Amino acid sequence: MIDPALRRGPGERAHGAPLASLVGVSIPRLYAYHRALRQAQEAGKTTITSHGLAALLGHTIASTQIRKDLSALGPLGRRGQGYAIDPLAEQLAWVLGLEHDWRIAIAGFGYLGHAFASFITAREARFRVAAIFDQSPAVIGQTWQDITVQSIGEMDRVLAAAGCNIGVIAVPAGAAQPIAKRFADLGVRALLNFAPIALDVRAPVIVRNIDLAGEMSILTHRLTLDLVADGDDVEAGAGSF
Amino acid sequence: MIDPALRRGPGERAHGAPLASLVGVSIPRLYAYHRALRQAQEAGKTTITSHGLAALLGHTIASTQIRKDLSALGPLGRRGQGYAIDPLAEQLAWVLGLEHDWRIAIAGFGYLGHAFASFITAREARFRVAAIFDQSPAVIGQTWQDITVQSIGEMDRVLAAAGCNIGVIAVPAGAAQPIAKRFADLGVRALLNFAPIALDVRAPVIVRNIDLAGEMSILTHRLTLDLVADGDDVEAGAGSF
DNA sequence: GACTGTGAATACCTTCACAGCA
DNA sequence: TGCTGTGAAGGTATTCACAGTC
Repeated sequence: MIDPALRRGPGERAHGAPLASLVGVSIPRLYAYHRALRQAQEAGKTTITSHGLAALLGHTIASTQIRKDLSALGPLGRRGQGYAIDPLAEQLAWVLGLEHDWRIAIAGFGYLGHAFASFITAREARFRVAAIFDQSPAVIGQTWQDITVQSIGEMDRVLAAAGCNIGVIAVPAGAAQPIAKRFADLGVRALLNFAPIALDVRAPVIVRNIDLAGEMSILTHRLTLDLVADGDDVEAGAGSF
Repeated sequence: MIDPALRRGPGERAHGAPLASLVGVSIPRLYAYHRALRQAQEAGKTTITSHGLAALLGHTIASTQIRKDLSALGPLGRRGQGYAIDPLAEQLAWVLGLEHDWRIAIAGFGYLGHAFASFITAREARFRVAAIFDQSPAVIGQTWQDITVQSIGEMDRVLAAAGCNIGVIAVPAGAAQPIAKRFADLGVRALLNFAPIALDVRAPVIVRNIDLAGEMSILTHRLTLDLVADGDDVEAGAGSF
């Protein structure tokens, strides 16, 4: 596990602490802070405390945790006052890479690929879907927001021109691995994978898996625990299942 | 964080260790094992070693980790031989709750809700979509696999009859919280939430969030680190972004 | 007084090393 | 010999307690 590139941001702008100090902070948490800060901005606020942020997040994250995370980014708060929202949001956006434009290629334009495209472009202005691929002749040639769905066979040619940074894999499990390899060979260094298999990709390429069935299994596991407990206490219960 | 109900499974069947000993094992990992075991079963195998399992999982999980996890479920392996696949898969299925039938209600039947319904019913035979709700008049009345999409206003009436155990929230962020409350009030104790907000639900109800934008932010964060490093080394590079 | 920043303490999860068995 | 099972060690994330600052 080598974490490369731990220097400061480029240019004149001081981006607080070197990113090396980010050990121990979870990026999705930082993203949640950023989201909450935008919300506070829209509400007209200019400062916020760690407790206020925790409240905006439904107290799913402790204020202590928030302070620890934010202090890792640099001296952004004022003791006794709280955090100034604008510079904090800006700093978070920089750390999260939200100040760049990202070009996304989607492989597999079924319902899932379609849903992802709509969701992510609505959520982050700088996320652009730049290429869409599918295998099915029924889908190829369709357009989505000016983008024409291309054949998977065209990936090599199209991707070279489209210059995408992020690949999304929304194809059936059986088709995922070769597509991951193709993305990797074409220089796409970040993959979001919805297929329920472990992709085999090498070093500079990073993968995040969205494990829908795995998340469901957490729910069914917990519900089963409840069933066992209830069964012990109330003798078989109302027989719903 | 109280983990309720930590006794054995019911009935004559011995389900190995009490589930209390499952501290430290991640349920998605157990689910991955189960998936790999089914794969091995289909390939005609009857036993497998922890190393063999690791290989099936693309070595994303260490064999030591696998042994630790499985040993928490009871004495399922034989030293020198490996694990007998059938009883192991059965035990995992029980722990994961995969031996029950689960009735799923989906709120929000846009592309995402649709994709989820198709995906999850294809993956697990005992997951059934039993009710679908949407707000849009254009969607209400459509059918999916014999299920008619109902108005969200009908949730109270329909859910009482449908007897669902799991609610899936695939509506816009603004609509998510009231729907979560409604699910909770109607006795649905497990929610899978795709909306990018922290739901406020109380004690017996459990929530899992699928945070698509959060996962994307991990990718953009890592890519930004690379950018900073490359920029330092190659002076602005090829100017792709 | 209010709130941030942070070392120390704790809890948790993973890896290691090896004992125990077939 | 081959592989599981597990205490011990190591590492990482979270919480606590409080010092520091406005």
